[in-house]
Amino acid sequence: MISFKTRLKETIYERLKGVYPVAIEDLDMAPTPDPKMGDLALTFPFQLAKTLKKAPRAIAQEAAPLRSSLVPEEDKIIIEHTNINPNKAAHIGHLRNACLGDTLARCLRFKGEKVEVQNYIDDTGVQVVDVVFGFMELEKKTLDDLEKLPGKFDYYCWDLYARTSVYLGEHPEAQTKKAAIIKKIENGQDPEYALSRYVSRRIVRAHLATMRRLGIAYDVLPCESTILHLKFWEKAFDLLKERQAIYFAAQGENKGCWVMRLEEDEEREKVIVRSDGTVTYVGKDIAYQLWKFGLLGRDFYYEPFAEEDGRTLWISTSTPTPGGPGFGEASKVYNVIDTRQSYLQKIVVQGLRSLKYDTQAAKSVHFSYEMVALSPKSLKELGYAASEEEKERSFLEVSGRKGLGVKADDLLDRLEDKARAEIEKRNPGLPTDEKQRIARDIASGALRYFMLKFARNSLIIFDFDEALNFEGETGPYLQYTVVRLNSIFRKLKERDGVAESDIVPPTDGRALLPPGLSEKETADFWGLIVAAASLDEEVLRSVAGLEFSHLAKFAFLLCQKFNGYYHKYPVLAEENKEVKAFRLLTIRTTKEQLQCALALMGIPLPERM
RNA sequence: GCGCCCGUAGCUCAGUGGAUAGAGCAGUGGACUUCGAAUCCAAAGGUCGCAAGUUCGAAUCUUGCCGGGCGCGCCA
Repeated sequence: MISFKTRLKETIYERLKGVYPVAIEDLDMAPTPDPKMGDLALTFPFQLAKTLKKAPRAIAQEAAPLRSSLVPEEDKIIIEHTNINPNKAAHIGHLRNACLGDTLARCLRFKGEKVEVQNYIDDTGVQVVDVVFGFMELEKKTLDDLEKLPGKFDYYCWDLYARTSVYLGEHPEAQTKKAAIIKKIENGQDPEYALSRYVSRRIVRAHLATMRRLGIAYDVLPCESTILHLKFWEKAFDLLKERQAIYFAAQGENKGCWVMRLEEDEEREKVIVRSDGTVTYVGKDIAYQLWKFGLLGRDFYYEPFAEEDGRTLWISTSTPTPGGPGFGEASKVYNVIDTRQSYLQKIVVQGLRSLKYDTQAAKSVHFSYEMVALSPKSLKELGYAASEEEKERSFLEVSGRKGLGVKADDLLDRLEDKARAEIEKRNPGLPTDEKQRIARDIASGALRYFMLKFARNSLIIFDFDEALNFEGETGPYLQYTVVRLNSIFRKLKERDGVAESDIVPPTDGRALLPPGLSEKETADFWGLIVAAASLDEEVLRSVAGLEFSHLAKFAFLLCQKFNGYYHKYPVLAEENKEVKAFRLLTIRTTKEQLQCALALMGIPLPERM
């Protein structure tokens, strides 16, 4: 019991010290004047209030030390996320990746870190080749035809990719043709090369547009094609050989390959270079990871790819371009990739260790998460014809190859449609463009919260009804809470001419808590303010565990608390001036923390809804 | 076979060795002439997969078992 009390006191202290100047000894004043309040949990607010009455002036500083615990630890952090193969539309699985990665970036920036966000583009992989094959062999289309294709190109390729996959499965002899296309793309020969480039670039632009709907942006797009042209792998290969991180298998099942022995099992080995001399996926990944840390001794060139809000998004190129920006050379790297890649990510890190880059190996973080799957109900809604075997299962994996999945833009469209209908019910008089803006914000908020509320190791079995819900533990609930708060301040300005920024703690020596405030309200106030003050702690905890469901849950619980307060205590109608001022200060403090939490989750805040 | 993950209310999920295990959804009953009801209040709903162990104390840590998922390519 003693240790429990100590822990409790420490926790309370940790939460309060950022906001209010209390010493842990103040919390230690255990005996209460009234034996009825012998419970520590009940007395601490009173103890604090007492302390604060002695030094109310200090409360004015409450906002300043809030971020004192947020200090940067790294020189520069690279986050790699999204990484969608540029051969089809983005789907809900990609959305989970991008939402997690973007939230990590926002939280690290909040902490004060220098963050660089990279979205790796595999523009020469077999997935793009499949679509090129589809255009050439199945549709007999030229580059000119592609340029004239109207509408959503990523959607078009989604269907074509699925059709091509079926075709290639049924025609094994077509593999020779496919292999020839791969070769020509590698050698930069047209029309194959031009087609692959057109497809990948146009689809990357589609992905960027989709992510932009969610407020997700990037700093740089490193391309696989550039890595090939600039011979990153060859440089890494020399390093690996020189430091004996890999060795040539003269016999055995991997005869003729360059392999790496696995740390966990000396008997097993992973092929890095095939017997035909080509490099595997893991090999290329090791080279890329080395580049991120500035250990490769080679670099990309860059050219502008797009402008977003006055910020330039750069793409890698092998053509020397003087005066371009510099990327890479991070001290820590987060790779946001789903849990199925855990084994390969482990090998990449082992590659760094084998090269004696232990520091960088320790700072290579695989931010893993479970996949998004589809419920049988969702399958039905998508009109997917499941096989007998698939019908037996309780969920199905999203599969681009099968063309099975909920496309990101489709889901966002449906969320927007529903939001617009709700707005129409509540605020029919608003201008159409404003309704559209609000609908977009609500759709984005609903989706981002949905992707964040699950723990990362939890498999999301996607269900439309659940994702389209705007009530209860959802993004719109959080948005609505803050919108109502803002509306109080808007009315305050209209009625009393008082601006929100004028709501500050008393500076004339008066107590923060007005005299005669009820015990119930005092307790509710402290409950709210202590919760609001733990934002920093929650952000740090979320980052440390890469568990942003903590942040989501924190914001939701704070909203719940606030909504309870909102219903109980009128603000603008309160006649006692001191009580009114106190309540205004309470809700302003809460609102600031809430707005911060929403911004960290990338949930936009409409003015009305 | 080996490795990783999951199993908590009807459903979807939180839960940092600590107090009577919590939310949302669905269902039940209630609250809009008030700062916005996308809200709030109330009741109801649990062998925390099973078993043993560690501990003053286990949903949480360890081991075994059961059930489900994902990995373990000279694919990417």
